[in-house]
Amino acid sequence: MNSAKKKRLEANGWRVGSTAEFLNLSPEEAAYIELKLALSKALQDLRKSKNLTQVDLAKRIKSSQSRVAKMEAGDASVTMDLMFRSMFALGASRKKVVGMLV
Amino acid sequence: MNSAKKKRLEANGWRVGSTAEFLNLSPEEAAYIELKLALSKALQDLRKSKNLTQVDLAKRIKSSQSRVAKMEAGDASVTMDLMFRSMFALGASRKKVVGMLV
DNA sequence: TTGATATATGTCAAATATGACATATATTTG
DNA sequence: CAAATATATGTCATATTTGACATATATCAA
Repeated sequence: MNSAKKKRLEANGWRVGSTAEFLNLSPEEAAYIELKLALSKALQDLRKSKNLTQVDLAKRIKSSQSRVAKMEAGDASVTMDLMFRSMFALGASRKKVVGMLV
Repeated sequence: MNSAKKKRLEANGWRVGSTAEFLNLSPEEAAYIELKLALSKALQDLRKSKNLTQVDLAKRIKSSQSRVAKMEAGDASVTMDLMFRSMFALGASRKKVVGMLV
């Protein structure tokens, strides 16, 4: 894992043991975090492809702009459930959503 | 949606409006719930393919047998995060996991 | 630049998920 | 069959996630 990715994860509030242990992410922890980051990227791409603002999306899912921003930033405080719901709210099919995670 | 699926969802504690509205699931609600159910099934298949008990899996993820049972039952009280983490803890790759959801 | 619009970041009370536990019910094994 | 093992179901105190809000920082057009 390069230092840019490390910084990105730390900045997003991920706490996977101490910073000292950071480079020793177990494979399963790493796979989970990376899938979540892929999901956040997919959500942002999808929203932009629909030419919607974060406020627009927030309204559709009855949430707030700040939470949408956190989803797209891959913040540790948001669940994948909310991200998947958001993508479906943007009209994506399951095939489309899953396809964006491969 | 057939009556068997309706019963299955209700039994799992899903509350998507009243029972009366049940057949009027919005497409995005339906897509989310069905993806989650697919995930619960995938997790169970994966665990069984490794010949592990729910207790075995619970230990690996530092959870409890009852929570594993709920995950596999597609209970509304468990997050997809925990399910994905579980699958990775079972040694599945991202490609494998995502592939089971197509 | 300035103003308008979009996104990011931090905080909090309320809502929801969590592991743990007890215990019920299947399922398997002898 | 009975005992052993596995899974299901319900509850609870604690932990985490939530929408909402304030406010900071971009981004862009006039």
